Amino acid sequence: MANKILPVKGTREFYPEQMALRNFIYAKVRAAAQGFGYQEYDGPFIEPLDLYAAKSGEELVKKQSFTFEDRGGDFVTLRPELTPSLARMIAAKQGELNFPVRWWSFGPFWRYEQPQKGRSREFFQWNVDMLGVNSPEADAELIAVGATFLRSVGLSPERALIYVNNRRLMDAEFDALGILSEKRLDVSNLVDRRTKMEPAKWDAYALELGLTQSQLDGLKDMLANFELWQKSDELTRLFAALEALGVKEYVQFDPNIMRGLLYYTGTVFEAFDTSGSLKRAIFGGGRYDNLLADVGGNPISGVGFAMGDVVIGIILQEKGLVPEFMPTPADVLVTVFDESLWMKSFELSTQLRNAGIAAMVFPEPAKLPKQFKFADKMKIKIALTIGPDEAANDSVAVKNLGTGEQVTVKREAVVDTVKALMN
RNA sequence: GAGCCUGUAGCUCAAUGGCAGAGCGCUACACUGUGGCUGUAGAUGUUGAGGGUUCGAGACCCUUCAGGCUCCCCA
Repeated sequence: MANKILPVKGTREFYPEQMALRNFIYAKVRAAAQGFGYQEYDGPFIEPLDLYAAKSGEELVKKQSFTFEDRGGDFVTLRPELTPSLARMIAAKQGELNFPVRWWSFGPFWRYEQPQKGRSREFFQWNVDMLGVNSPEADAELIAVGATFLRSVGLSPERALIYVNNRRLMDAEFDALGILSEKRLDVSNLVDRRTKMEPAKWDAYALELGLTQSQLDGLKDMLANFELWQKSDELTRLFAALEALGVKEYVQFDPNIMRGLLYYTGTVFEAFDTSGSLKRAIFGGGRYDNLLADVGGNPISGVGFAMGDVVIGIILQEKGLVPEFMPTPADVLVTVFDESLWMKSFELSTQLRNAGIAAMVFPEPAKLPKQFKFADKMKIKIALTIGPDEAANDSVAVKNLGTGEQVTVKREAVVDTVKALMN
């Protein structure tokens, strides 16, 4: 135990098995986004603190970001989110981009939070955004990208759902209840906390915020009304589009979904695992109308969502939806019979690689049982051996480790034999 | 930033304040041209770290680190 230096709190080390999961998630988000024609992009990993100070709340900048002074005296921060960078990138090329812009990204982010299940300080996040179109149909497309991802990893609508609400609808309802605009933030917060508080305490908290009893009753009626969406033209169009996009079974209206973000102005949505132990959102997003103005661009409406890799990774593992881990990408193991035949094995491996077959040579002339055991543990399905007999005949012993069958073939037939076994 | 719980072999976990253990895994051999199955034998370790109480601490106390559960927050 010479090395006692531990990883930084809240970071994860990606051993090959964890790396395989990360790459699995990456492959699935990539396929989902690109299937809808989205382009991959990325921003810087460190940004000026001011980029976030402009738009984000005090909580983020002062308490939940990795911020430091660089050697030149500038305050920089490890990016806690991508949207401000996206807004700046869009604003900078506003005149030359071909709108609507459909972009996606998957990269690392940092937030100085208390690590616990489903939350680390260093994580990967999938971001998908469409800018330049303001319509419920565009909102539906983003939700469809998310739903397509859920479907592609085997999370059926019985296991995961996307709950949808609309800020404008809620504002209209708040108006009808006579809840003033300066109380909206408090009331949104109140709605957000409803599932976390006991009903009696929640009622008391509502009255504490200055709601009248009749407003509270009205609010509760509203939050229990799952047909409320029919009053919203936007949501009616949204659900029609979701049906045509083939993902309607994943989506439900829920008036309790608010989302903490201040910049959402229309549709908001959040995906949850409905069958597991983890109560955290899988992904969430919505429509924002005013983001670009803050970084010097002309106002452009956008819609997007983000998904962290931590929660979805736990869910996929708990449900057994992660493909079997393959310890090595090698298709075959070439054994080394003894020292005199070592170079024969190297030559054979080169022949295989030239034919597009991933081949690993055992690193030393060890006992054959040891070499086969190694192949077994590495889950390699094919083992090739050149012993004295094979060397004399210019042939190779090809063993199928799945069935135990072994054949001896001429060197020139090895590639075809191996390829046949791989299928 | 606050509260509570946990930390023992590679893994999962035992051990009234009294010799640190089991299962799985690992290594070797049975088996000197072939893995899985079986049998036999073997190795595990600064009990997260540091300090204290005690004749004696894995256990009790303090500090610290890490993880988990909440609050907060979730951009």
